[in-house]
This record gives sequence, structure tokens and C-alpha cells, in this order.
Amino acid sequence: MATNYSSRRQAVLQVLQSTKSHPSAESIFEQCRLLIPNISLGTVYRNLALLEERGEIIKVANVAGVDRYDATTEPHAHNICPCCGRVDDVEVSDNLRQALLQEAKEQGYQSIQLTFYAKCKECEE
Amino acid sequence: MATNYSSRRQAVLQVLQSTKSHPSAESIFEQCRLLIPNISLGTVYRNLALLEERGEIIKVANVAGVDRYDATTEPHAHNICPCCGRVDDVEVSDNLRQALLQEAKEQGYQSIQLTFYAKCKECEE
DNA sequence: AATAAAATAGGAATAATTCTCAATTTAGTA
DNA sequence: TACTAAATTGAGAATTATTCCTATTTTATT
Repeated sequence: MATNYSSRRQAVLQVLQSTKSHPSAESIFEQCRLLIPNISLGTVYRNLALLEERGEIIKVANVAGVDRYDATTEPHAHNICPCCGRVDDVEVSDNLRQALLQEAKEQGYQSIQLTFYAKCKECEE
Repeated sequence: MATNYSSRRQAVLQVLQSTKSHPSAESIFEQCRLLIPNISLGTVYRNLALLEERGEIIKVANVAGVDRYDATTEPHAHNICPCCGRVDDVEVSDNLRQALLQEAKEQGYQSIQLTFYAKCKECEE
């Protein structure tokens, strides 16, 4: 697994891998600037698209018109807070996981994305 | 249930209710023009937002940066064709439906959206 | 070191959506 | 019916996320 990646591409990937949030391109851009001050936003977009194409990252949701990314590519569920737009990982029960897998198999689906919509703790109170 | 809706709002709702596809604002706009030739795109967007706010319709997906709408507001699953962007309703087994409902209840989630990603029949061949 | 290929910065271009506002339509009331 | 206030609209400008363009720079290859 030779990572023949340019410094910018490495930065994008590293930033995304080092967070549990599911950041937007803009947010990744800001983090990258701390590492590489003159990196450009276009480069972040370009590399996000490229990394997604190569299956190293996924586009996990579009919240209020903004794409959100995730470096965890194994299928997993998310919750989107309709209030603040926060995106969190969600653990699903084995029970549900089984049922989902079976349904996908039965209907011949390639992949399933499960999304919950509920207020996050901050927005709840 | 008095439908005190303006002619434009009625048209938007009617167009959306009369299709099984999950059209974009642009597509709804084109259909509406057949009924009301001088309706404007802004009005379609405005009424889609308003109808969604009132819970009469839902925003069902964002495909390639474009929002898609649905007049069926009861929770149901969809398939998005990664190839052509077509959005279809999907029937899920009672088994899965049960598991989803239980998971939502357990985790205190308000609503669940289940999305499959698989090529549609046209793109399959 | 020389050359070709890949990647980048910076900013212009695009496209979906939202906003603005004067004009029109509708609703409510007397 | 006429009057007034509130809601809605068309038209197009503004916004915003994303993509595209191109000269320049970096990286890989020989």
C-alpha cells in the first residue's frame, strides 16, 4: 500500500481521518490550511472527488445543500440533526443489521445507507 | 381540510401528487408551466419550501446536487440509481420495517430514512 | 540534468437555490 | 360593492457550493 500521494492529497485524507465529525469541504479546507497555509479550496474539492473515486472516502450526506465526507468507508448508519446539521455515527443493533443485509440481498441492492433524523443532544434541551 | 391554496401552490402540489417519480424543482416547474404558462421558477421553489414546512411534501433526496421531492409523506424507502439518478420507491419486508421501528424507538429517533443504492433496470443492461 | 506527466493556486464560470421588491391577487370587513 | 390589509407572485438579481480553466509548479522518469 504505497501512498504515493501528493502533500495536499495526504493532508486532505489525514484531516478527514482524524475527525469523528463528518466535515464539509470548506471545513476540511480550514483544517488543511493549518498544515499547508497556501492550499487552495479547489485542491481540496479536487482531492475529495479523487479520493472518493478511489474508494478511500465516501460522501456521507448532503445537509442543507452541503456535501459531508467520511473516511470510514465501511457501511454504517448516521444521524442527521435537523436542527444544527450535525452528522453522527449511529450504532445499529445486530438485529437490524441482519435485516438490512437480508433485504439488500433479496432485492439485489449493492449498498444500503441508513439515515436517522433526530435532534442531537445539544439541540434537544 | 379547507385547501385555501393559491392557484400556483395548488399546481405545484398537484403536479407532485400526480407522479410516482421524485422530481426536481426544475422538473416540477416544467410540468406546472403546462397548467399555468407564466408561473415562475421562484414561485415553484417558494411553494415547495412552504409545503415542506407544512408537512404536505418531503424532500426525499439530493441527487448530484439537486433536491428531489415526494408528495408521499409516510416514511418509506427509496432506491437511488447511482448511474442515472433515478429515484424509486422500495417496498421493504415487514421484518425490516419492524426492526427499523424498534431501532428508532430504542434510540429515541424521530424518523428514519432508508436509502438503497443500486442500478435501476434501464442502467443495468 | 532533461523531459514528460501530474498536481496546484487562483480565480473565473456554473448551476441550484434563495432573495428582493414592485405589482398583483386574495381575503376580510364594513 | 368598495376599501384595506395581508399574502402571493414574476422577474430577475444575488448567493453559494462546486466545478472548471490555465499558467505555473511539483513530481516522476529517464
